[in-house]
Amino acid sequence: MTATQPARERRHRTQAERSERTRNALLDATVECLIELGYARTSVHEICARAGVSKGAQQHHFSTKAELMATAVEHLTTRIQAEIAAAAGDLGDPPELVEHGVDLIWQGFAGTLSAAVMELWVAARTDPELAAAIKPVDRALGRSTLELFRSLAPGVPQHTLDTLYWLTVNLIRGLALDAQLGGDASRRTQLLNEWKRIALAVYRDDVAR
Amino acid sequence: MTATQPARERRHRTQAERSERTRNALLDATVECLIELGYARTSVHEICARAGVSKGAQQHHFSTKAELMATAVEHLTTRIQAEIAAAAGDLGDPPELVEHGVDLIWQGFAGTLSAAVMELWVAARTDPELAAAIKPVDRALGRSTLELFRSLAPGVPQHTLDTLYWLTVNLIRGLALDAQLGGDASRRTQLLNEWKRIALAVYRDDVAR
DNA sequence: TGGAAAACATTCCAACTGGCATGTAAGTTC
DNA sequence: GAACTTACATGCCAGTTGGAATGTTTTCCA
Repeated sequence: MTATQPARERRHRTQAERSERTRNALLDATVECLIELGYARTSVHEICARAGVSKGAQQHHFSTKAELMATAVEHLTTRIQAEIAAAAGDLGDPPELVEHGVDLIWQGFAGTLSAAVMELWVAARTDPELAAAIKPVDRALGRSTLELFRSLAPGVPQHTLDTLYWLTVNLIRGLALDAQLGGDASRRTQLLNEWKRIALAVYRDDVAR
Repeated sequence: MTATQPARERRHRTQAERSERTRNALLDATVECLIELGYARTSVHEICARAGVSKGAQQHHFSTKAELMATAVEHLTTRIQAEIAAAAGDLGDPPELVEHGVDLIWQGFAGTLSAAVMELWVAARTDPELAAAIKPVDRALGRSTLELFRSLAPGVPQHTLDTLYWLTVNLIRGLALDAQLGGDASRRTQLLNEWKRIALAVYRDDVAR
């Protein structure tokens, strides 16, 4: 704010920056733990260790583990959203558009980060507090991605796009589960190709009508 | 074996019967815990309490928690298989066949028991031992259900049936996740109806060719 | 420049976890 | 009916868990 910023940059200085840095470290570590260890084996102790943060610091920012997890959901969703936005170049026109679109959804909803989402999601089933935190955030992710598709493929009829989008998202989430368990990758690719073929046919049929 | 079986039936008697009874009680309690509490909150203590079985008894039958879980997978799959088989009446002919087929898969792969499967599945992602136990069992369930469909709809070309089956299974698994988190049920039904429509079109197209 | 407050570090604790050791009862075999 | 095996019960332990109390440093503002 003031013009008298000392030039020495060693160490972060302002409180806000200090704060955000450890917050991010904690949230990143949480996501990392979820991916590597799963929800059940993730302890605040481990999170603190990975973040290089003391237990007191964690407590200062997130008084309870539930609060940490709830915040991690937002953090995670933001990262996924950024990932999708970054990967979404030009989708091209109808022939390839479908293929690229499906691939994009695969990247976003079956990528590394999605494992963490699955963990939180399943945990939320029996944890109302966590569920309350996840629901709106997840809805927002779904909607914003759909919005992205609408802007990238303005020519596609809305109903067609919506239907194909949500079908693809759910199909891919199912396939992601299979992938996480180490199912046959080639069979999955083959299945995804079949789906692309079908989706394209649906699109053409809807447009021709 | 011998003819001198005492008539008094109070209490189960033979060792094998005694054994199986507590084993089943433990396995059922495990599944119940997974559904109600989730994997993370499920403790052997709680399982024993629900099964009305002492800790020692549990240890006698399943020396470790991992072993109990691994066995629960088989138990669970058997129950699901039975559920599907019981619900699978006559699927009818091509117009309704697709609809009934999708509904059947929904019942089997998104029903109450499937919540337990999800829990174990997600847990298995970061637990090689559990994964090793689940993989073959789950594959067997998928195959046997597909086999059931083949027998119920002998007229459908194999490739068509296979593709539609696996797409449906994965789609429904994705939708089941959404359902567990308390997503909008009507939107889910609508999406499923769209899929039925599409699947029927695919079928007709494949047959006509 | 001095002191309040925010950020962070250390230490501790009560509760709970899974697993095991030891003890008792029921069933099986000869 | 005695020796033996299997099924179950009880109590304990070492390790972890999440959370809180207390102490120290860093930044901020008047």
